[in-house]
Amino acid sequence: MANTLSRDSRLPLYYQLYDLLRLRILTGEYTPGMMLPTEQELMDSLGVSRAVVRQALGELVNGGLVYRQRGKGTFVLPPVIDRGMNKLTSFTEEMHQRGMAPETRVQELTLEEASIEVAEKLRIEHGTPVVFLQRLRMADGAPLALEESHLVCSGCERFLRHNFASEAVRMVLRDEFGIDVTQAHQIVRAIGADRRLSEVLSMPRGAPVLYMERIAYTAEGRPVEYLRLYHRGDRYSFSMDLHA
Amino acid sequence: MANTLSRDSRLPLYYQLYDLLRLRILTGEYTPGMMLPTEQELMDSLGVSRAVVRQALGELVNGGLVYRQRGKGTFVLPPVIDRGMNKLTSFTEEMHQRGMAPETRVQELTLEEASIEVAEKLRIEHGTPVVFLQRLRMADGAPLALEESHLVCSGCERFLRHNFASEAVRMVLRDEFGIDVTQAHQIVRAIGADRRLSEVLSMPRGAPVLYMERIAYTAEGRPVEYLRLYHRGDRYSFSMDLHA
DNA sequence: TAGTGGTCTAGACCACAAA
DNA sequence: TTGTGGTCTAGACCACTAA
Repeated sequence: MANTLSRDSRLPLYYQLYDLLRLRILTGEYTPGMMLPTEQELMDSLGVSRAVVRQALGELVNGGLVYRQRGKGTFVLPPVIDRGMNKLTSFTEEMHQRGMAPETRVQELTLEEASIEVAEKLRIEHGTPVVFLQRLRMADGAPLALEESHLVCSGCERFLRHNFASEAVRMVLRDEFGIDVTQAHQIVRAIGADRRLSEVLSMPRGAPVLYMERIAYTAEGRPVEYLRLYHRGDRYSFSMDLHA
Repeated sequence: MANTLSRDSRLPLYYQLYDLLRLRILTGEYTPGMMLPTEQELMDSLGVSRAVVRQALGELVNGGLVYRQRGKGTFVLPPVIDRGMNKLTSFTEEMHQRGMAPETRVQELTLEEASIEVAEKLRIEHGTPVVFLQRLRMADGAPLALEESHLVCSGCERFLRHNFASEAVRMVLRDEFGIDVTQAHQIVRAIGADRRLSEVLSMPRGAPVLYMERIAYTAEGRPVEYLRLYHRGDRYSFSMDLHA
């Protein structure tokens, strides 16, 4: 253990250690199947208490990077697992990861009264004003997905001033409204393109569409967005992780 | 805090406390938005140290049941979130949860040599013997999904003796081979039914199918199953959780 | 200022795996 | 028997929230 931790850093010791170990795994310094230094070794070489070491290792376990075996040690997991799309990422980010060129066209951005369906999903009164945002998502110049978002907020009007061709909803929520979206729940199914979808996405009637219906929540569990996503089946797939 | 923890139990104190608090949330004794007892209160009333209390609360946070705010307290989350299908469950279990009557027909159960594709997914040598299991999944008497599973194992022959119309692959792996499947990674997309699928699933050619390709891993990250799932789009959807 | 959760220390004993 | 991770204690100081 050459590197050391800084006691003056604004980052907690356990987090610095977590970062250190994580880096060594991602760079291949610790390879899959390899045993990490023992807790005792980490304590001695870094001069920290066991709680710090265990908290750092716990984060690695949560992150799916290592696993622990009592009596044996802590071992690096192969990287394949994880990196699924159970993470909330922006469309632009996701496309860049896939090496595609993203582009967004805002079709509609209006204030409207929540329908019964929308109100129910967002757990608000029917008729409450919400923002409706419809966007066409393109990748490499061709339509990829249609996105319809309903947003609950106080001071909705401020939303209308933003340019959602380039801005992410989550960023606006965070920076302008101080609302952090940290979790979401979605339903996934396969449907056939109806007339509207086939036109917007330039695909034949009945062609397979990956449909997702997502509700996004704040850390406190308050719903803030009801989202409907229609992806072209021939151009889009996503991956996810499952656990016992 | 009326209840107490047992120091003789084989269960750790933090786990007993976790169970206790979890129960109170699930039964509605602690309602969403309500503040839990403070860490100090839990320490005093139960006579345990702060580490025990914090580990129990940490499990609740991981489980998505509560959230913590520094300076304020620990609060119960509304239940809606979570309970998605990011969990590995058996078909039978899943159908029961949905209130449908499951039924399974084994179409094929053979020993074969791994194709290049299968070998790559399972990270084994091309040509290694694997078990191939094809099952038709029915719900309420009608076809719901076609399932094709490739299984890596030593002593594959023992697999062929099982009746997979009623037995779950994961249970056989665990009970007969001592292999615990704890995580999986899958790709999801929408496709149109080809001739074979339209026949097996009794649906029109080109009708939307929810396709999933799953690789299941042991706790050590070794692949054990490569699974292809074709679900009728009109009869199946699944839900999942996302996080920041 | 008082009360909350966040981080950290320096110990202890235990259960389990491998030699 | 030795070494590993799992659990637990009894403290301490800090950062943040709300009054």
